[in-house]
Amino acid sequence: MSDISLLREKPLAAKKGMFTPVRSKRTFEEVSSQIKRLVFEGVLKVEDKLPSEAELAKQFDVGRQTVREALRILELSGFLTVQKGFGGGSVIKDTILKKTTNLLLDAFKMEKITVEEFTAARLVIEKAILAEAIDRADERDIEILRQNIAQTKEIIARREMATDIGFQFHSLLAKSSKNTVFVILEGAINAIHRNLASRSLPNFRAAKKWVCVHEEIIDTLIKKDRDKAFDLLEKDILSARNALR
Amino acid sequence: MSDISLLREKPLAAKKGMFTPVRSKRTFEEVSSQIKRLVFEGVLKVEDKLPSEAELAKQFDVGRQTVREALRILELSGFLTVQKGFGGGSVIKDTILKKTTNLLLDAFKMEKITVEEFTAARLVIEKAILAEAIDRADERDIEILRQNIAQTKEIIARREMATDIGFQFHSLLAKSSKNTVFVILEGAINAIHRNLASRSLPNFRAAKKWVCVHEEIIDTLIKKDRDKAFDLLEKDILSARNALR
DNA sequence: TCACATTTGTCCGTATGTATC
DNA sequence: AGATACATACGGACAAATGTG
Repeated sequence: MSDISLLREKPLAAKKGMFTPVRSKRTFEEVSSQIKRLVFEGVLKVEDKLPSEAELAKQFDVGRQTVREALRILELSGFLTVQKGFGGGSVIKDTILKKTTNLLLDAFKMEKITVEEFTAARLVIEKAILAEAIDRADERDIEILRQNIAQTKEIIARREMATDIGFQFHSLLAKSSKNTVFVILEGAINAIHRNLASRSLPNFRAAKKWVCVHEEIIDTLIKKDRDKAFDLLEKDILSARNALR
Repeated sequence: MSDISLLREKPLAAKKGMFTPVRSKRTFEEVSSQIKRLVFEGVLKVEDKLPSEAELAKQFDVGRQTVREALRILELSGFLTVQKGFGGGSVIKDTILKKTTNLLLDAFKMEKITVEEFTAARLVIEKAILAEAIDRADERDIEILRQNIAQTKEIIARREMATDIGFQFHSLLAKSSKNTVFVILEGAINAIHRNLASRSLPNFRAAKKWVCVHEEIIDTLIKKDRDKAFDLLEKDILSARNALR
């Protein structure tokens, strides 16, 4: 019996994760990785303009199709945007977080989520955000939140729909928490909520109510009154739940 | 002075959100959305095989390059994988969460997210999951969690790495909460954690510790001892954080 | 208002590599 | 080992969009 057969009986490779996959990168992946790396290394900065597709193809010594597939990847990943026409082309951007919430929303769409499940998760996450915001919100955050309330009141006074700006309030709250992960999670929750709410009719009387609740939440934020803040938020979220049914 | 010039002075379009963006979808976006929609509607299921690129091009009445760019998008979004060679082609998958974490890792690389932020979010979500699990876990869930502990102990006894099965424990907890939203959120958190942890060396002594903590968590789950459960979970997550630094 | 240049968007034909039968 | 079916990749061409003179 040879050593090889012994190895086959009890291969050393049995432990998971010993070897890294060697699947040869496709050309367009190589191109996108190289551009990505330049962004990470700071060689390419936001608002920098990439050469045209034809020029990139020349420099990478690949076909234009390959360059385009690489650009699609970078575009979807949030590293750049593409505009056509004169003076158009690829411009480096930093919209990775935005694209992340889009993907997260897709993940939610794949599952059948009930309003109750959604509300339970929303309560937990937004309460956590509020708790962090109470600790970390500065004057600027408060000012921006107040502007949101003022705009909302104007819109309601004109008897127009204020749903969008109502959603925005919660996003601003998330930003006040100064935690990027919370911002992303709130973005996903917000997107689901918009999705669910798009089926039900907007309600002026409800809008007048929640704008007051939002205003009170800002007060508790300044006074750092945790318990009152949680009560108000719960009230807000639960009435939103009722509107969804 | 005409009405038009008056409109220019104070355009009605000043109000935010009055108009929806009309940016005409590019053809490959239209193709990818259509395939996406079929997945959401359940017409296309996981492991279903799509026609070849040439056939898709024929059916959509577009060029092959357009189909390819659509496939790149769907591939990166986690809706399908592509294999070359005989019998190859596009196969529907559900790896959206995995792809989401790839993007989140890019955000980490861009230094938008710190380990502290990640841990803060993880604490909130997993505590909420644990709270729900205490209320909702049935005998079957407990049994599966116990099997996880037993397997982990076996692996440690063989002096092999138990990282994977350790992560699995938290996923099982999420499933016990019976809330799909929590399962998805935990999936995202878990995948990020795996990726972050893959850079640091596995630690046998640490593994022996956390398996005990996990076991104790199951006990508190049965006894419905909330406070003790939260303490244990916090211990577990904070030591995981320390391992990441 | 009208041509013009630039760049992306799209299609076609062809060739090569690759994995299975 | 050879045939087959598929993705991968290249090059050329034209259409569409967009800013400039």
